[in-house]
Amino acid sequence: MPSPTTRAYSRYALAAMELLGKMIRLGRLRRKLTAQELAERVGVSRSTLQRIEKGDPKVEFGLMLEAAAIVGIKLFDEDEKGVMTLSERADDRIALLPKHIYKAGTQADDDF
Amino acid sequence: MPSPTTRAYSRYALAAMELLGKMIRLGRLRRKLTAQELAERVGVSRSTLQRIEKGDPKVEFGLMLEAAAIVGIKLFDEDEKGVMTLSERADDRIALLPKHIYKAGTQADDDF
DNA sequence: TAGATATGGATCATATATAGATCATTTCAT
DNA sequence: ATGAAATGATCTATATATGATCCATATCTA
Repeated sequence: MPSPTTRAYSRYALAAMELLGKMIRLGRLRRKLTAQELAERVGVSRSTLQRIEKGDPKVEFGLMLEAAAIVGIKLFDEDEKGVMTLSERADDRIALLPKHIYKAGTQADDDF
Repeated sequence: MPSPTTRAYSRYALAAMELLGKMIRLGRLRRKLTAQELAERVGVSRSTLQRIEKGDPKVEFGLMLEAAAIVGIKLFDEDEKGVMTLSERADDRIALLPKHIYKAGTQADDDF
């Protein structure tokens, strides 16, 4: 659809986004950083940082994580090495599964 | 700068983004969902889902979380209620800190 | 082994996020 | 108290993500 995309986000996703925004703001205040200062470190404008701290679903994924990282928030509760280890493990698990999903004869796509 | 924004992401942020992408793909395969199918559920095109599973920093934050939620990945290891509780706690903590950060006389912005 | 299906990658038009600016309000230091 | 500084909110132009499409390759089923 080339029409004005109105997105629907689940409540869970919205809550999680809002939480991460708040955590970023909290981290900024604890580090005594001005909105302007953090924005500069992240490499965005102050207005974008405002959206980040609000948990706006439409901000770049990378900007959220970058801002979070700068104020010391670690997704997955892991440091860089830990994240890379998890990444490798994910690769291993993916390798064990079929590369393609076939729905030829199947009509229902169960969640089980 | 109105010039073509070349962004710089920290290695940690990049690793975390890639990991989340892989987790989403893993979740999709486990649930035996076609890329097309998951894309439809998320409400995006297949090409965008490809970016999501690659952990492309430039995809919408909301799309990453929505896709993750659909395949059963819970950020913060919390359900919706847990996330909202954490959100309230974040509010409380923010309320305890000064609302503005002042850098009047200060020249250095320490991280301690 | 075939044939069908899923996936990877690339391109282009278009809807949209972002930067930048402005103004009002709040909050802190002195 | 008063002023200076930070923040909240809103608007516009522009850079850019997304949807759609196409083609090539990989991979599963029968």
